[in-house]
Amino acid sequence: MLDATVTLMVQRGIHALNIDGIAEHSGVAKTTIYRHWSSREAIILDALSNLIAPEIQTPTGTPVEQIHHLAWRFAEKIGTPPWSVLFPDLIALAGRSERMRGVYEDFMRLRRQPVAEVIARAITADNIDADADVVALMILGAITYRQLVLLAPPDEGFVRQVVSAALRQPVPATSPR
Amino acid sequence: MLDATVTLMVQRGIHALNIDGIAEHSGVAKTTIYRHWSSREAIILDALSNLIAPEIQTPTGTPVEQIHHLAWRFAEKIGTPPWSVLFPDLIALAGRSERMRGVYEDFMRLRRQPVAEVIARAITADNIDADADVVALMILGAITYRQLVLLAPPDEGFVRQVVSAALRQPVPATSPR
DNA sequence: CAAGATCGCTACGCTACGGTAGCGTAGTCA
DNA sequence: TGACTACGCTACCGTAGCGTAGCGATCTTG
Repeated sequence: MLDATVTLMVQRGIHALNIDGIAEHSGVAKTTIYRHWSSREAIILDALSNLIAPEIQTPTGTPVEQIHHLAWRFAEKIGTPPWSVLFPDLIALAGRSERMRGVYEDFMRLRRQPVAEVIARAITADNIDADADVVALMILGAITYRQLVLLAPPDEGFVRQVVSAALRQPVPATSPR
Repeated sequence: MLDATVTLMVQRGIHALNIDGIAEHSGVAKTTIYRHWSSREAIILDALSNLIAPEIQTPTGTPVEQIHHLAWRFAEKIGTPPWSVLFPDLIALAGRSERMRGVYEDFMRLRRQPVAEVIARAITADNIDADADVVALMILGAITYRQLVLLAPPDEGFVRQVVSAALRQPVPATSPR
């Protein structure tokens, strides 16, 4: 049922998701759904919560390579289904529902934190004259803006360009790791 | 009626806007609304179109000051009502409706273009070693990210920091203009 | 084998909402 | 004064969708 919920959220959008659809799509009676979740919002939150798990593996290589790796993972995450579709919906819902905002902030924080930490380490290690928070926002912001506003697909070359520009380093010739 | 439409879009969200609400809030009969617009979507698009007008006045001062000025105007625009509320809704709707995407892209393009042009001029004028498009995305992206993801109110100091960092210039001590 | 839990199914009740019909009324303009 | 236009109002139609009741079947567990 949770799988069907995710599938339909992606296909039709979160606000257009209906219980009858989940029942039909998962081959389960509507009453059974209500025996497991108390309301429509409950099953939506449950389905979303199963998607926000953090990436466990931390990248290796030079600090800049690590930043690029994490930034590219972020770009891929928000640029491919299911998140490429759920992300915009969730942005809108976060402004109206307290619980949705919780899920949204969890998801974004779990992606931002590793990037911010690696950036902070890279800046002190390489003695770069920049503010770590501002650099993190510029990198993640440019990627997010490209996805949400320019509606362009994820592009590793672009990520590399942004990371290098934000860190004031030359763009590497080859793809790291 | 269009004023009431905007008011209710902000109060309840675009997807929760209903014609009876517009009628009640504007003191007009529902039938009258349908005598002017053919459908719910039509009046929504009309109301939104009245809000996307470009800013006419172009800023003065040094190139960097101009960039800061335009970037700050952008931050204010997406950070204060009505756009602080409509912006997230529109992001979600743009993925589902062709016409909504049109309005959304118009709005964003009218804000991005002046910034991008001034940045390009500033980079050639001051001989800065950077890619104009990447710089524009970093500045606008950081501002947008801060608004949409961090859910933080617009902050002129932050804008100044980002503009300076993206252009690899020291942060000015006082507010320009 | 018996009891309990779980599920499917049909049929509802209820509300909200988009959009329309039809009629009466108040202004406007020549 | 007579035609025209625009509006208000009530009453609809049709549909979608949430959540529930009740019954029978199946499966599990002791």
